[in-house]
Amino acid sequence: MEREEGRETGARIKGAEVSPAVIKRLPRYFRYLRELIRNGTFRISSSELSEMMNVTASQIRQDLNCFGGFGQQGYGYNVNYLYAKVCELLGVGEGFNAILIGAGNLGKALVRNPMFEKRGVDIVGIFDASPDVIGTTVAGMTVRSMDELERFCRNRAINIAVLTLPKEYAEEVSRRLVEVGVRGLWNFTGKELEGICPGAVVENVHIGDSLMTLCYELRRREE
Amino acid sequence: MEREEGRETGARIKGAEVSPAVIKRLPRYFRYLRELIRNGTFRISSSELSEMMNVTASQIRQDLNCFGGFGQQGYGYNVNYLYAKVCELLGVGEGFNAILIGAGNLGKALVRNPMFEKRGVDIVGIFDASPDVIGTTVAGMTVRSMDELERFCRNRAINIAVLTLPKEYAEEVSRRLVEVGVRGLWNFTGKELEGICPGAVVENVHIGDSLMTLCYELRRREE
DNA sequence: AGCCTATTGGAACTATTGATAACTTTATGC
DNA sequence: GCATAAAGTTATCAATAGTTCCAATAGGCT
Repeated sequence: MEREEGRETGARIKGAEVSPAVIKRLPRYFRYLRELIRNGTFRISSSELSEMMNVTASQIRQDLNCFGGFGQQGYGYNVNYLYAKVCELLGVGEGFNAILIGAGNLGKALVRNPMFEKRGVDIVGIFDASPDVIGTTVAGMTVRSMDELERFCRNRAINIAVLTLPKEYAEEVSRRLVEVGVRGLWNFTGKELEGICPGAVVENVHIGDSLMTLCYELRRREE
Repeated sequence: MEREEGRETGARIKGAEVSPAVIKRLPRYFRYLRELIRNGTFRISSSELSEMMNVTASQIRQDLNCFGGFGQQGYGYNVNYLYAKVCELLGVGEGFNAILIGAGNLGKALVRNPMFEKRGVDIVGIFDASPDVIGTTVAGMTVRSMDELERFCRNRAINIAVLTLPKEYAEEVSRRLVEVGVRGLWNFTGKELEGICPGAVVENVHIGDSLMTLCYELRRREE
């Protein structure tokens, strides 16, 4: 009954590139698997999961197979094992360290959100440029001055910077971050950073875009 | 030189469905056009815009043509006119009214964000269930009790509800909202709402998913 | 005025990617 | 051990992205 290790055969091992569409879906699998574990489900088939998630069973099987065979024919998927594998893929438990740049409303809301904890990312420092904010405490951490940025990052291995600063400073600060070894930029500023920091991984978030597609849909309906 | 109105001939008028991929790109056009206007650019060609946005010129022309001919041969696009048209498509200036449900960290950060103003959506009310929060002032508005929800929504035309409440209550509250005529749900709760509210437009936001794809990329690089 | 040039509109086509369905293989459980 | 269930795998279909081409048309130049 227990799922054995060491049998991965999927595309990843064969060296094939996994399509971005599949990668975008991984966090969703992660969320649903968490839920299943909380409910005490040990075992699930692709068709059961497909019904829960409102996607086709083939897609689930194909997605998971991009990374290796995580299931067992005739049995289904062991939820705990699959969850562990998805976590591994998504770097949960890698112990990524992150810092926040810009302790404004959005920045503060983000660090206080349980999201980071759930995903195994540790916020280890908060920085801001405003003298009014420097020295205050947010989520149990003292907000540091931007002058300390380089020293701080050189002392610890910082993997990710969460950019919630005004877009005017985004470029300059990003350069500084990449300079001291930060490889991942989670970019809320709206500034386009991909060209600027070669080698760094940039993930842009435009929350407003999602609001606009909602508005588009609403407008379309009312016609 | 001034662009004349009243010449639309595109697919929308012909009744063809515009693909979701195109719609998802519209907010990006909106952002870039805003930027161009701020810079005082009056006129732009598809090839110039394509260079700025890192997409092909054909795609831009094709995308815009889904909704009608917004440009002029031999001239390019009048930035102001194009911006106006994109705004129209996205419902900017329709005067959509929104309420916020859940004045936690995320909710407060959202209402204080200039995003709504920029996109022509008015936040006209804030609601929360916690007695500690009810009565306090956020972004110049007094937080209302959930008991007032129905009365408030019936008195004003509320188009959108921003859901930043705990996921356990998301379903019940959504039902109530749809009941009193709210048609758009901007859903940050993580709860799946599509099946629950037939007729309503649901736009889900999972900020954490974006963090995870960043982590995926980071992990992949370090191999 | 009239020609030259730039640039969209639009169609048609190709290539690529993504999603679904169909089929094959293998473990499980009686 | 055999029937069944369900993953793994391949093939097919659909959607999207991107290209090419040409006609139409506006703007600028002489």
